[in-house]
Amino acid sequence: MHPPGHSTRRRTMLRRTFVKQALTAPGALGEVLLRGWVRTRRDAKGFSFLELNDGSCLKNLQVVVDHAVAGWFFKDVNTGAAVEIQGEHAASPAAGQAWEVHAARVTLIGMADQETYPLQKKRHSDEFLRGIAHLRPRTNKYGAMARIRSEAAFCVHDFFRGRGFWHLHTPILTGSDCEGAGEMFRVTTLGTNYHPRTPDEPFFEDFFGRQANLTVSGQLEAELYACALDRVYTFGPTFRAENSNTPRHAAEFWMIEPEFAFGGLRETMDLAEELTKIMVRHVLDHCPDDLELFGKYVDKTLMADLETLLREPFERIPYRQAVDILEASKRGFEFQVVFGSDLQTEHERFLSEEYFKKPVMVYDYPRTIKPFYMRMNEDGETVAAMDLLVPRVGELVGGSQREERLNILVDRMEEQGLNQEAYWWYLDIRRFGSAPHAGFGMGFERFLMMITGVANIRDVIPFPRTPGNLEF
RNA sequence: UCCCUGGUAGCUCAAUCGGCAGAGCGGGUGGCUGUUAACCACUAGGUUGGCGGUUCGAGUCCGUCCCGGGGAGCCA
Repeated sequence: MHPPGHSTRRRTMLRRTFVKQALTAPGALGEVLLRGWVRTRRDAKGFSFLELNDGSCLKNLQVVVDHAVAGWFFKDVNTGAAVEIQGEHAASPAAGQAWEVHAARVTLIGMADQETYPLQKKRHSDEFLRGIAHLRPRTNKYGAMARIRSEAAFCVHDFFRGRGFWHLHTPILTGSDCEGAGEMFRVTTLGTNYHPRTPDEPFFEDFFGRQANLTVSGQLEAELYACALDRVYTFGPTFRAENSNTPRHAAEFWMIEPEFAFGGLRETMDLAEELTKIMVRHVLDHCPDDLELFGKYVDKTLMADLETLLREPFERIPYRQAVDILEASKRGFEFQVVFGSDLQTEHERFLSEEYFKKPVMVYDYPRTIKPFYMRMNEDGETVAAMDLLVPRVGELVGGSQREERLNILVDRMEEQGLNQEAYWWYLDIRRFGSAPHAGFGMGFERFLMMITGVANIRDVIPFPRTPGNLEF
């Protein structure tokens, strides 16, 4: 055993073994080198048990430390401490684990004072852990979430790559000051005491010489590339400055936005359903232990619901039929359902959680409640839009076929009071080789909420940004 | 932003009608045991979110502010 700071120099050329490898080894690995953090420690007569976790998997590796090899500082090898272990990988004689490591050398790399280290050997509330977001990945639940998030993100790229979609990086900074409704975060290099010398052009002296914001969507730019590369997708951060205080909204979140040419609403729904299912399948296959934790401690019906989601086709109904179902339900909804009004949260939840009890795609919404770029249907009353509503979360995906006909698009922009000059490039695409195209946006955090059963978006993103919260 | 609800030990919570502020877990110390959220004993730990008010007396009632949670709205 070596004191702090004396650590790795004398190490042999032994390659590092990760906990996951040690636990899943087909046979004894012999001498191994491990590094990680101590989750718990149990003392016995003459020796101690350490539970070591290094993030490679949910489970911990049991390390047996004979007090003969432990030094004076072994008292500080406690919950939270960072350590290096060199020892013998061997079958465990006791129940609970197949493999364990008998330490020959323990090095304390970084201690954690037990009186002030916030994480204890017990379950903590999500609210408490949010306050220590820098330490919560050291818990089983948030470590599992991080691994699931990573695997799901990998799957997104794998999915699109396998279907001929090119990954497109759309800008984070945008110059549009009217990307539709919604508050945007303003970006500026001007000082807080700056007063414009040219009131007519208040941004004249700013970095870009015009108003700059953080993007609320990469869709418009993705459309431009879809009309050149045929199939593209974006997967990046998105920003909304709404003062929303709900478990489903964050000021910064990640969105997946495929966009493809020569396709319509049907293909969009097919793609959204396939993507959702394959992402679920991928996480089930690659993070079974992590996912099981959520099925066990967060939501008992989670695993069964995911199986249902994979097994059955998603329901697909036109908006008009959704309204009929809601009216016929005779539910005492707080908001009455009438054709032409947007579906409220209570309506969306009723459809997916109670009526169909599975994901539902509602399509062909009234034109009056949807944005200008959605393609007008033949009836002149509805647009080719679709929302994917899922249990637990509500709207997971929103998409549409885009209006590729210049004259109709211009009419729609006028109807919604948009400045056509600001969108000259968007309109140009309809002037030169315009083609039918479509796409959708999937909220990545909402997907994670659905697949883990976690009810608050603040707990599926490492460092959540919500109104009044910018710590870490 | 609106409505509801909460803030008591490091964490999770209790405290009857306004009447001595407590428990479990965690921490420390000692003991015991191939242990599994180990176990046993002892021990330390409090401006009851802040400020103001009512009262002989406030964790408890009133006002106000701060913070959390739930619901709704906002939301490409």
